[in-house]
Amino acid sequence: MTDPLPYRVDVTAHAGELQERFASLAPGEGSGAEVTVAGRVVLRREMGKLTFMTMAEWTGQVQLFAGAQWTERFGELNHLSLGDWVSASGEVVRTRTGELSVRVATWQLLAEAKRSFGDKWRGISDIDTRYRQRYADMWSNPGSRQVLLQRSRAVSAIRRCLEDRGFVEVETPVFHPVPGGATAKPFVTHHNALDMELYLRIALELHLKRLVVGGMERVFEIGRVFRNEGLSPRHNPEFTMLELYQAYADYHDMMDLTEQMVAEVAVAVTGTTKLGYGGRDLDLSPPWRRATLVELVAEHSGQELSLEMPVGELARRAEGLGVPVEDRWGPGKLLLEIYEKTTEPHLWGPVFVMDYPKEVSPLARDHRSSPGMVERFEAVVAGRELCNAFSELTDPDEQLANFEAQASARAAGDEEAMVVDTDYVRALEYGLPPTGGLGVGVDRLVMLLTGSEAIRDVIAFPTLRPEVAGD
RNA sequence: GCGCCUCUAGCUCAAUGGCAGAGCAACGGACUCUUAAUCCGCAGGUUCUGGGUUCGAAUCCCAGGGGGCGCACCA
Repeated sequence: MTDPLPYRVDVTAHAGELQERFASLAPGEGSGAEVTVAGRVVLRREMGKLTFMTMAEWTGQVQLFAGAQWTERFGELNHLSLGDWVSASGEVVRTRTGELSVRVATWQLLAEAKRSFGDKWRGISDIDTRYRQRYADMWSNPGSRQVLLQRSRAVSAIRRCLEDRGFVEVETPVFHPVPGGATAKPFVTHHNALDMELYLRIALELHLKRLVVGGMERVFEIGRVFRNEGLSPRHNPEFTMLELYQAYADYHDMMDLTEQMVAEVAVAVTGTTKLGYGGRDLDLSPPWRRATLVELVAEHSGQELSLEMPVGELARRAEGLGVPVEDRWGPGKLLLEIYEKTTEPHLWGPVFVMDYPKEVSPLARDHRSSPGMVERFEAVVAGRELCNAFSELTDPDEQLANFEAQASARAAGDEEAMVVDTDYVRALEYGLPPTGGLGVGVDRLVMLLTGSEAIRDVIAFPTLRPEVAGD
């Protein structure tokens, strides 16, 4: 190559805009408008002394129309590879057969594609290659690009929704001396200078509530959390959580906010709140159904259960429903297991499942009228949990007691049980006002809105085993 | 972690125990209005890896690796 590749291009037009602006240009006519476009060559049709190339860029596609008589370095142009980046300048015309084109006078190679994007019609469909070489997948499969674009729109709609309501966005530490805020196995790393183990966060919760103690009455964070668990179509070891906390609010307020926010985000991403997912209809418009966990279990299992029942009775009922039980479980855990095995798989939603046992909710506040329960809900949408929220536990003594109960479960072998976070208890001692908190799995939300069956589709670079060798 | 499925040319796929093939891409050629252009020609292989069975293995068996799905755990 004699000419060095250019460092910049004065692009004066984009495909999408050209298609609109010259929609009424008649076949065989020139517009008189000279433009410079840039993008990738995706198809080439040579016809002797004429060559037609389809060029694709971010906004769409436009045809490049080259001819030996009017295009510089015509022969060289015909040797471009599919995938090469080029810029081309010339008049906007519509060919006799009706395709809007840039009639190429001058052009430049911007970057060479030394690898092929594969079959020009079917592209790259190998699932492994698509996730490992996302850059190739995105070009080859416009749907992949579209989903990632929709993800961006969803996140920005979340920010807009919360900022409109006076929430402040913050960033809290990813490294935690003790993991907290959820029950999950953490990743561990080591800090050399401090010579100590640090954990990658499994939740955002405890730091955000510290900020409420500090006076940030409406606060949120959209951030990556890390859980050391298996991979599946619905689980990636690092994923994105939205958590928000609102002072003076309770879980009813969180339900109102959740259904409004999800509806707003759905409209921003898809234009509507009426979606399909997995072949079934889904209507996200508020209000969503609100029912207690106990009510829903009664609907689906026919069992009227209560935490007031003796543990043995609950365990017998569970076994009667085919739910495996463990001796160390209390009534709260038994009830939750019964719900998860008999009821949750049959829910489609959207539905707010309200009031969970205190035993399984160490950060939530006691229910004001149901003994043994806390004011907590999960929203089930398209058959999956989308979020988890509660009226936050504000009492430091009770929080400490809950932490200690978790710690002894941990000592007894429950690897996912929480650890005592004494600084968090100290923060509560300064006073946490009544606060509603909400956590949303952003990847799951985006899956829902884009109809994606796999979490990997909504993550640009999902976690994979490293490649063994080769390229 | 366990079970089932899968891996063939750059890409998408055939060949089911008997000479490893096609389409697209690449390469050479023809063609002044193409639209996955068309036509002619040419080239392309550690059939994931290593063992085994067999006269003969892409194909059957064993082990390993990658991937997918399901279970378990979770959001």
